[in-house]
Amino acid sequence: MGTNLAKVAAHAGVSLATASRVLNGGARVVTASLRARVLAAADELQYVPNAQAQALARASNAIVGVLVHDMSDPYFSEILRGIQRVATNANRLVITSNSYRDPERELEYVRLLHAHRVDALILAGSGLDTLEYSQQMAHHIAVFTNTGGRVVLIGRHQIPGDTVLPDNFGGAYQLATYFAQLGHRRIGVIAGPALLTTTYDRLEGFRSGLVAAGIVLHDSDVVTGDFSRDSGVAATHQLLTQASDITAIFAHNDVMAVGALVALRQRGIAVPQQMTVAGFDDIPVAEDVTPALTTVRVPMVELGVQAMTMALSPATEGVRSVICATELVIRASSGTAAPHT
Amino acid sequence: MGTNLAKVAAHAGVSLATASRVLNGGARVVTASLRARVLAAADELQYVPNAQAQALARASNAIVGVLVHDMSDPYFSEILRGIQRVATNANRLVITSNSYRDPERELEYVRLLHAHRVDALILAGSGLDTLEYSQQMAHHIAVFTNTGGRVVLIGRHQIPGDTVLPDNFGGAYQLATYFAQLGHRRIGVIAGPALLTTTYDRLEGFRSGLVAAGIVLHDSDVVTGDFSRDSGVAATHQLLTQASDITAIFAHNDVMAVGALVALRQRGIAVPQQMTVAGFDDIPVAEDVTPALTTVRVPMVELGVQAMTMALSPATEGVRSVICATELVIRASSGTAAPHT
DNA sequence: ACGGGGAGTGCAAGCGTATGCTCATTGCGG
DNA sequence: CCGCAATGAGCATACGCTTGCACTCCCCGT
Repeated sequence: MGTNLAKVAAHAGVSLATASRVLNGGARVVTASLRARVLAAADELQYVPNAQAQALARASNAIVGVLVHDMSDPYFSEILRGIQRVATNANRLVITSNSYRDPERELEYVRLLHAHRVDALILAGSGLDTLEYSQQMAHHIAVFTNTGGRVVLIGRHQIPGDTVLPDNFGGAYQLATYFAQLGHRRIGVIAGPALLTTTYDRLEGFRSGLVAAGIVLHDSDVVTGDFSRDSGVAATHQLLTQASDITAIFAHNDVMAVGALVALRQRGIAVPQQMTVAGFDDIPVAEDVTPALTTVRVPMVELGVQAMTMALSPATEGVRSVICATELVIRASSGTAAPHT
Repeated sequence: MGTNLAKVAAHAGVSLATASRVLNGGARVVTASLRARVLAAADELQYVPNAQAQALARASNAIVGVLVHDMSDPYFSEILRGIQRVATNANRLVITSNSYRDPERELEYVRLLHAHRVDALILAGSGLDTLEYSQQMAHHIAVFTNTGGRVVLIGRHQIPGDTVLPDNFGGAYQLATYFAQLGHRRIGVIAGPALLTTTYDRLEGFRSGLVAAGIVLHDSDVVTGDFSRDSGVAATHQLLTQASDITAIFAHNDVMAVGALVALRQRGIAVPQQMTVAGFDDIPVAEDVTPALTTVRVPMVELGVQAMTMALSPATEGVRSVICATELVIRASSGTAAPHT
C-alpha cells in the first residue's frame, strides 16, 4: 500500500541510505547517475515521505502550534494572518486550535501540541487571571520548555515567557481622554469577560484616563459581555435601563460595539447625535458599519508577525517582550455629548 | 532531556510493554498495583507521550487536515467552526492551512498534509476550473486515497470524491426571481473569480432565474471581483460608470456586497430607494450593516459538520454527495425598482 | 496431588527515516 | 607500479512507541 523509502531504494537499486540522502540530504555527495535513478524511482512510485518518521529520526518537525480563543473572531483571524505569513516564509506548518476560552480545553490542547512535539507554541489571547489556571498552565509550559520547546504569548499572562502585547492600557487611556474632551461625563462600559487580563487592562486604562480628566467611572456603569455581538446587544440594553443618562458607551471590542449599535438602532437612539459609541481593535468591518466605528486600532497582523518571529528565533536567556502601540481611530460613531434631557 | 516511555517503565520497575498498556491500552489487563506504579512514575517524570512515535507505530494519528482559501473570510471561519465541532467530539486534531486561492500552494499543502499522514483531508472552497489544476489535484488526491486516506470536498470540484455542496444555483435562481418580482429589469452582478465553480454556479443560477422571468443579463453588466470587500467597492464604481441605469446589484458574496454598500454611500445613492443590493452566504455581519443585507443564506456551519462527519465515516464504494439547501433572506437592502431617471 | 487453563508480563520485532561510521573504489603523486 | 588520500556508497543503529507471541505463575477442577 504505502510506498516507503525502502521500496524506492529497491526500485532504484541503491541502498536505503543513499535514497535518503538523495531525497533530502542537501549535501550533494551522491553521484549524478544514482541521484537520477532515485529521483525517477521516487517519482514513479509516487513516494511521499512520512513526516512522522522524519520527525522521529530528526527530533524536529517544523511545526508550530497556535492556540487561539476563537478563530472566527476577526481579532484572532487577523493575528493568524500575521502568523501564517511568517510561518510560510520560514517553511513551517501551523496547527491552529480553538480553546473557546475554556481553561480546561486550553490546558488539554497545550498537552496535545506538546505531544506532537511542535517546535514552538504560540498562545494568542490574554490569559485567565486565576491563580489555579495560571499555575497549571505555567507548569505545563515549563515542562514543554524543558524539552526544548519555544513558547510565545500574545497578550498579558501571568505565565513566564516571551511576550508580545498590545498597549491596551494606553489605547483605552487615549480613548478616555478623547471622550472627556467631547464633554461626556457619564459613560457606560461593556467590558470583556471578568478574568481576562485584556479586560483588566482596557478597563483600568480607561478608568485612569477618565480620572485624569476628573471623571469618575461608576462600577455600576460597567457591565460584562463575552466579546460576542449578541452580548453587546444585551449589555447595551442593560446599560440603557440601569443608567439612562449615559451619553457614551465604550465596548471592549469592536464586535460588541457593533452589537451596541444594533441595540441603539432598535431603541431609536441616534448615533452619534444622542449617543457616542466606541470599540476596540479596529477589525475590518469597523469602518463598514453605520455609523463607521470610532475605535482603538490594535495592529493585529503585526502582533502575529512579531509572535511568530520570536517563536522562530532561538531562545534567549531572559524573557523578551515586545509592545505594539495602539492608536485612536476617530470615525463617525463619536461626537460631542448630547445635552441632558 | 525528554522523558520517554522507557524511563517511565524503568522508574516504575516494569517493562516497556506494561507501561505502554497502562498509559493507553484501554484493555484493563494490568494489575492494579502495577498500574498505579506506572501512573505515579509517569506523573512524577512529567511524561508526555510522543504522538509522532505513536502514529508511526499505530499507523493512524487522529489528525484531519483542512485546506481553506482564507480563514479570515467569515465564510470559511463558519465552516471551520462546524468542522471543529465534530472533530472535537471525535477527539481529532485539526490542522488548518490557507491556500489563499493559489493553486500551487494548494497542491503543496495537500502534499504536506499527506506527508503528515493525516487520516482525512477536507478541501473547503470550490476548485479552480482549469484542466491542468484539476488533473494535478485529482492525481495527488488519488495517491493519497490509495494509501488509505479519506477525502471530502466542500463545494463543487472536478475532482472525484465525497462532496458536500451548497445549492448555489438554486439560491441564485431564487434571488433572481425575487429581483424580477421587485420590478428590476437591468441588474449588475459582482461576480467571484472567473475560474471558480462557485462563481459559475451562482452566475448561471442567477441568469437562469432572470431568463425565466424574461430578463436578459448582459455580459457587460457582470464585473469580476475577488470576494474581498475592496474589490466590491471597485466593482461597484465600475458598474455605475459603465451601466448607469441598473437598479439592482447582486454580489456573489456578502463581503463584496458590503463593499458595494460602501461605494454607494460614497456616491450618495440611497439603498434600497435608489438601488437594491443583495449578497450571498449570510455571514454574521450581514444583518449588522446598514441597511441590513438581503442575501442567500448558506448553512456554513452545517457544511462543515457534514464534511467532517463524512470524513470520519468509513469510505464507501462510490462517491457520496450531500447537498445543503440555501435560502433567500430578505432584509432592508432590497426594494422595488427605482423609477427611471 | 497433578495437569490444564487463564490471566498478567515481558520479549522482541517492527513502524519509516536519518546518519555516524566503516568499507570499497578511484585517482593521483611519488 | 605501489601506496595513500579522497570520495562515494552501504551497514547498522537509533528515534519512541505498539503489539503479537511466548512465557510464567497461580488457581481450580478432577
